[in-house]
Amino acid sequence: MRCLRLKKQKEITALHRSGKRVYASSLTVIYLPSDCLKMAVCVGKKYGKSVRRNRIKRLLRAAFSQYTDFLSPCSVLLIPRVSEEYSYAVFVRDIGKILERERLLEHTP
RNA sequence: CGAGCGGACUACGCGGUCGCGGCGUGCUUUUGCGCACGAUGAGGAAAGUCCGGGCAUCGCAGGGCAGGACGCCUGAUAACGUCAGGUGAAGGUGACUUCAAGGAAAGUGCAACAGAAAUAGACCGCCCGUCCCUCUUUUGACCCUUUUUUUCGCAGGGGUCCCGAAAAAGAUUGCGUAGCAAGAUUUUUUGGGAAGAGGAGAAGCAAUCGAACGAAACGCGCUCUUUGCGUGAGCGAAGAGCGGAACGUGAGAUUUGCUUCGACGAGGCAAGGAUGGAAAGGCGAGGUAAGAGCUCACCGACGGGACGGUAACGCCCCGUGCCAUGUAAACCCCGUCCGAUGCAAGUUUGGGACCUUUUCACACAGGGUUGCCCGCCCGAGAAGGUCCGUGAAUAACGCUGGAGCCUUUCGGUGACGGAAGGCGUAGAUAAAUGACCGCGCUCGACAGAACCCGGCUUAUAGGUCCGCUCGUAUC
RNA sequence: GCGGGUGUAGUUCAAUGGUAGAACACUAGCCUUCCAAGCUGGUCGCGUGGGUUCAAUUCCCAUCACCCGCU
Repeated sequence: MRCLRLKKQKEITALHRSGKRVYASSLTVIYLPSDCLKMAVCVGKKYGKSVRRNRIKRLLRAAFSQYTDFLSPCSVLLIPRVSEEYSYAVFVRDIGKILERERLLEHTP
């Protein structure tokens, strides 16, 4: 991915502590302005076995990559909600809705 | 055609656009960051982490104890608790399946309840002997031998007189044709060697009285039927019918009616006794006072020998003091094996300066080596603190070419091994396979590598192939 | 990834291979004018599946769920 991965424990705890949380029906987004664009996905053991967790992570990354070219530099953490079914279209729609509402997009796609 | 058994394989496919991981080549760039192209990128279980090994480190690779694992035989393998072939046992009509399958006369422990009794005995019982009182009936008296017997037993065997019964012979007598009846006596066979009733006494059942407790009818009593227990008098349970208006349980006491039992023996036996998972081999016959592998036949168990097999074991013959329950997935014994820690192992970049405490270079003491002991090693470090520096849960290596995979062929029943040829086949580190479109169908299960292999176990929608068994029908 | 541990009543726990127990909770009755407290009684069971054994919560194996440690 072109955007940098958010890796350090320090950065993630800082994000949790002082980032802004935005909620949608399918997921939660935490973001904080920074020098370059970084993102991370948070999928713990409560979401199911490893096959199910990997599928959630793939869907979230694919959905987020639709907007990477238009985003202003900031750190983003994506946390999905626990549910029975996950779909790519719902993730794309909700992420777009949130980013538009928080005016993070530099120009509309 | 139906029902089933065993084995092997597969795990949606094809095409297009965008995107992800590492790799190679090229371009750019001081490096880094990038760009383009190319090929490549999750499994049969990647899972559980239940075993075994490689690999790495630890002054392990010396001994003993402790601890752990395994347990029919032979083989395969780097090794195994795995696999293959066989043996035995159990199950199934069969194909076939399952089995931690050494030792219970080395020792210790445990076996509830039930049952007379639970690893050992004699409660009931069967038999024998001795001994109280009264009465009734009754034929008893001797000799030889230790020959019999596994044992216990006064108890074995033989003979004479006596008594009873049966059979045969038969002098003689009566009636008399035949024949029938009686019958002294003789011979042979067999039996007999005491039996029974009552009393005293003991134990119990029912009725009666009754302290105390409960109770107002779904209760109580009586009769009948069925059934259970007891040797019995009797006591319960269930059902049906009837009864009158009051009782039921009951420590204890007295009388009446009824039932059963002779007592004893440091006697014999273990056949029978509703139990139990298991009752001192099973069953039948002989034998005995009663009994018993006491004897015999068959079956089983154990021991010995011959034969077959590498062996487990099989099969045949002979013998027997039948000496003895189950449990070792209870302790344990015997045999075999095991050093510990796990890639978060470990190696490198990567440290420097100072202070304090402690041990030691003979010994003691200290540290390490496996939980413990002995033994061995360490011989200058070990522990703690402060300051400087620093990217530090970081970076690189370990990291994927390995007991590797495929094909052919040879050896072997097989697991497997040998040879030849070919292939290059994920390597991430907040951790890569997704989204959309089109076509096809049976509409797609379980599920995601994290050092690597060999196994086991568990999860799994379907589909394909091979071999085999049983049943039915037809030929 | 590696190494350990635990599953018993609604809850917290106990147990020698032989009928599974205690406390609290729940519930019915008594007591009280009523409630609480107290007294008397009752209900609720060994994570799952196999095996060893006459008999398994206990012993063995597998499996499921949960917890802890290593950094």
